[in-house]
Amino acid sequence: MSDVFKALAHPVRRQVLKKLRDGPMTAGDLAAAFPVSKPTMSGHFTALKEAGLIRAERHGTTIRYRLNAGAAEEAIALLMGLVGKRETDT
Amino acid sequence: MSDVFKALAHPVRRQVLKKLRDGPMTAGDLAAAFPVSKPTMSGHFTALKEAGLIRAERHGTTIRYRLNAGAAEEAIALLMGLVGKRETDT
DNA sequence: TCACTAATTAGTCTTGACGCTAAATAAAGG
DNA sequence: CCTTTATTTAGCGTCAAGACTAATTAGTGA
Repeated sequence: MSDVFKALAHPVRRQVLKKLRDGPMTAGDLAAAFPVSKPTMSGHFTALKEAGLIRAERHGTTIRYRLNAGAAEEAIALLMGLVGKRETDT
Repeated sequence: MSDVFKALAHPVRRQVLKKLRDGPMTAGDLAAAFPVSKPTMSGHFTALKEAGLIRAERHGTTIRYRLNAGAAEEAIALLMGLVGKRETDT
């Protein structure tokens, strides 16, 4: 779970997730949308992938990334559990 | 907001938040609950404090930390916005 | 003031994050 | 097979995270 929060801790990676809400995008198209080099973006994709936040599919020479909302939902659940009011045992 | 996720990315800091669900605790009592040195814990408290996840009050020589759920709720909201289904503009 | 306890700051070390350029890999097409 | 395009891997530099011990500050009370 640390990996998920670590992945979310970088603004570029959060923006990538935001872009993927509307549907899958190729690595190239995603990279073109940010002011950093492709290798740097590739590293961000790896971080997101290892956190389970995105999934990759190869289509010919391009790789398409898609959002995996499940991982984020787990993080939300954990967060709610962390700070949510504890049930009083009455 | 990066600070919040960065703070949440460390297991010890998440455990600190968990402990604080049941009420405020002193820095010393919190530190005693984890297998790292007090200075290291002090650093974790600083990270959590700067992320807005906890608040500190001095009581004599001791410092009492209390959970600030608001910051976590903002993170939850952001996360839901990040990966939540976009409204179709029909 | 001096001593005692609580907590942080200072200093150091090691490791990992993040950016870049250059090189390597994978797939497609001539 | 060679070229072109898409993407990742390798290598490097810099800076911050995270751990420790030792020293410092803050507050209490004899």
